[in-house]
Amino acid sequence: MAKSKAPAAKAAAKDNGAAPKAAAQPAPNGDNKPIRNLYLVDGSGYLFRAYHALPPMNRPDGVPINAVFGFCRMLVADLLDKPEVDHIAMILDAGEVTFRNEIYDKYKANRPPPPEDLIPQFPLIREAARAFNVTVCELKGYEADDLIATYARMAVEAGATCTIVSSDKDLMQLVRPGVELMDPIKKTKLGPEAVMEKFGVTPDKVVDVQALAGDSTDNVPGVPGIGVKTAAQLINEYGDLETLLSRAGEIKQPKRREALQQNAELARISRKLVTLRDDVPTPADPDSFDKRKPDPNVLLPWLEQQGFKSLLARYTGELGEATAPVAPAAPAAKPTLPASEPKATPAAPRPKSNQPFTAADYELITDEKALDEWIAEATKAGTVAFDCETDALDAQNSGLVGVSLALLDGPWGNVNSTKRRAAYVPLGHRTPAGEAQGALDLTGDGGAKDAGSLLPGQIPLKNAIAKLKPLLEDPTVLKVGQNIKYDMCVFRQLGIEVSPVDDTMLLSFVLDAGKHNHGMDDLAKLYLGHDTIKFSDVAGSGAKQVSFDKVPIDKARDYAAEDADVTMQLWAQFKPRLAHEHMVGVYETIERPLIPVLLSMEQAGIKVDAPQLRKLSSEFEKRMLELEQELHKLAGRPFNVGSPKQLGEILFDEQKLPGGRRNKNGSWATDVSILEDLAAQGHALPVKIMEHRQIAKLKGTYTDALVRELDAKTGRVHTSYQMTGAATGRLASTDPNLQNIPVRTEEGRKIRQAFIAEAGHKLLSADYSQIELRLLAHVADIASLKEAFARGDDIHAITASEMFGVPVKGMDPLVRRRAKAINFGIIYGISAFGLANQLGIGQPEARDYIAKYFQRYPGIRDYMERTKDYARKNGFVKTPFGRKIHLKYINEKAQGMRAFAERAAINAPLQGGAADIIKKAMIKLPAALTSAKLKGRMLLQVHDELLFEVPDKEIDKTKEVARKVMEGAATLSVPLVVETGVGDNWAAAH
DNA sequence: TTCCATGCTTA
DNA sequence: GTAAGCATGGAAC
Repeated sequence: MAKSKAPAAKAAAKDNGAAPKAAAQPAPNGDNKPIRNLYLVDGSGYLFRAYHALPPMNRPDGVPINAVFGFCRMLVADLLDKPEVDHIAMILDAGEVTFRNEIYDKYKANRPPPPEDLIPQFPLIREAARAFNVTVCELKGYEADDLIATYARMAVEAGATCTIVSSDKDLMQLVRPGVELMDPIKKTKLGPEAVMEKFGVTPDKVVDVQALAGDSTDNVPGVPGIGVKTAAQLINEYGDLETLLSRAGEIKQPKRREALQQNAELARISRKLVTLRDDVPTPADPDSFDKRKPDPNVLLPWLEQQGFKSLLARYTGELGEATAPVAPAAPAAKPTLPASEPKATPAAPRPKSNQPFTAADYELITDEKALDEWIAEATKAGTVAFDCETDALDAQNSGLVGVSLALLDGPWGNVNSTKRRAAYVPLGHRTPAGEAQGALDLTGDGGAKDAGSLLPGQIPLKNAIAKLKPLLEDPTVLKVGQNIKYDMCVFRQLGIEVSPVDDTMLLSFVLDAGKHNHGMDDLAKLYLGHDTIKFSDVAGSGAKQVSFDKVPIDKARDYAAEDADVTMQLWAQFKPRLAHEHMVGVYETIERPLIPVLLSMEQAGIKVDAPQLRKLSSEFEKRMLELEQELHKLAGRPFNVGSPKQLGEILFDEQKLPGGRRNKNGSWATDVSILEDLAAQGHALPVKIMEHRQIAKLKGTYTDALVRELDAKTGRVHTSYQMTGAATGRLASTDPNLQNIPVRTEEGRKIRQAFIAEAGHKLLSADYSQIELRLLAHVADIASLKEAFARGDDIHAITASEMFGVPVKGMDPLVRRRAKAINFGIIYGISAFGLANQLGIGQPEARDYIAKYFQRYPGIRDYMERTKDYARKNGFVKTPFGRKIHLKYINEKAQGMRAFAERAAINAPLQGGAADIIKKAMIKLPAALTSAKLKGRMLLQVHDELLFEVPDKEIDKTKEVARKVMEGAATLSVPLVVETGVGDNWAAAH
């Protein structure tokens, strides 16, 4: 089996972070700077947007001006002031009638007229562009969108990026690597993921969806009865519109099938209407769109006429007074380009690089000479993407089957001018089990991992490793991987320490946490518009699945080389964004250095007392059988005790117990809160069910699973940490999850007792005390809480005392408990509903408590409001250490979704900040222990706790080092406090 | 065989 | 009320 193409992100410039290539079309006069980033402003689209977003405003002479003002403000702040904007133009519609009216005369026929006070602003936006010396383009017979499409294509072909300043959904079809939309009001960049959200398909399929769904505002007919959702589903299923129409007969739903069959032609016409032309004659070369300084003689009088005082003051300071009186609307240095008689620029043929992923181009390296040449190229290039294929999912325990490599933009020049190369080095491919030996597989294990014999045409593993080692360890060559922790693990076992590295999965995570997942398949789809070959396509699925060493070499080449190829291309998109989006610090000081630390922890594993777990398991089993008998008796008939559905039917349909509540799909809910209510009424059955569930959980999820996960080689359990699993920056632990080992109940703690220290060692647990509340006190800057933490007081008691005006001394435990629940509630983005649930009180009472809390701590309410505002405006929140967490639904229309996003926004800086702190500590700890000459090692992380395995004699010293490093991991306006415990097992240490 | 809902464990 | 992973049953395929 190969590694999973692990988790999820967005895109821009190509090549390895260096400047993009110069424009393809030489400028007419040859003295313009090359285009790097072309910004195209959709003028009328913007005007509409600004008109509705801004309150009415008037010029001194009474002319309405709000949309123009919005335009100017945006133009200056988001485009003219931004150094990355080097070329810019505003595109306008030239007239009402376009070629689309020839296709369909009713096109845009029922557009309502624009609002009255917007009409006079249309000419003013032209004036504004001229005043700021921004080129205006328009073309008779075509829409602005067609010009935008054409210029976007030209920009990409010239190796530049193009940002379309518009949020018009019709332009979403243009999104691709190098082309993105920017919402001029929200200031958010809209990439492929936004398109996916809006249309449910990748940008290249938007027109197919629009053709089916139609558009009432533009009077695009579409197919009746089909909306965007259905259209997306159909297109995703059939691939494209034509295929769908030709196979419409296969559709099961009769209504849908008939609609498609009867309206096929309408759909085709619709597609023509919505497809933007990217080959229209261009009125000007994009090179002439270079950003220029405004002419003070034009700009200043115009600003004065509009009454834009702050802009006037600013530009007077910058450009000096106007030197000559000029009529306000005089043409600027570069006049608007004529709309008539455009010079014809036929569309250039698409370069080969726009047709990526032709597997035929991937090379297969079968001899050592070819491998030497590749390694030399990679060394010269300085950046290489690589990927391991192995015979098992578990990196700890798998054999290397092959390595793929990819390069970008190297000096070779022999591969179809694509400037991309990828190759696969097969090393351990074998014949299917037994075939060569003529033996039968009688082991009954499906042939997993049985030997087979090595196929010919492969470099001996040892030789390949010897050749790859210098490259992978070369400090001057950057190795790029997707989820590179996996590959580093594989190579570490072969004696190679891969360094230095970049990880596209982590890059995606620091850039776009919260927007989407960061697995390779998702990223390839999102950023490259490409469906990667699935593992199941080459290795089969289900019982027939084979491990990767049994995959034929040619199939393996296509699959594996693609992984490296995609990784390289993703890296080229992500890496330049890092600095641009201010994420270098988080990536380079928190995430990337954590990789080797986690790898060591995973490799260390933790010892478990397997006999003890087995004993527990059989005890649990015995008790479960007893309970089942009793339950069947109580129910009056046998039933599956583990089935919530059957249980619900017995409780509420047959026994007609009161207090039944239904789940959203109509079945009876049977969770603990329901069962507890019933138990409180004196019913026996629910009590037994609760006990059964607890034991079943412990047995199924813990005792049995942990024994199963025992590594035969080490006798220990090795978890896998997922660095991109939680958007807040927390780690996630899988296979097995060691971050949710029971601790609350006595029975549960028996599981924890089975986690033990090696002979001659103890387990040391060190956990941060109240770290999220401390962060809250810090970020919200609450003096009394900060003082309480500085004094080392009981924070929940202090909260209770300040809220209810009772002394801490002799406090009723119930009062403290309420304050504690509120403190936690605050961290989770409190609601009366949630607090009421937690405390078992009514919502009005809970509301009361919250009001009281905010009355005492108005600063916390301010912080919460500030955070929500910030999230609404930016689409993300930040931890105190700069980590961004995006909130997809923060501006969602639906109240429930939005409220959820708001609570997440409040929680994320605290939870994420705590994650940052413990990560910083973890990065420092290995070196701190080594330099103190201590042999203890870090085994596990559980969000605010670190667990170490320490030689008996080093306990005290290790405790102090751990405490010091953890408490010093960050300097806040409150102290960080770490509590420690030591024991032979985890329950005793915790 | 694959996917979803339910329920339960942790910080 | 935040953030996760996993087992199970049962429907969908």
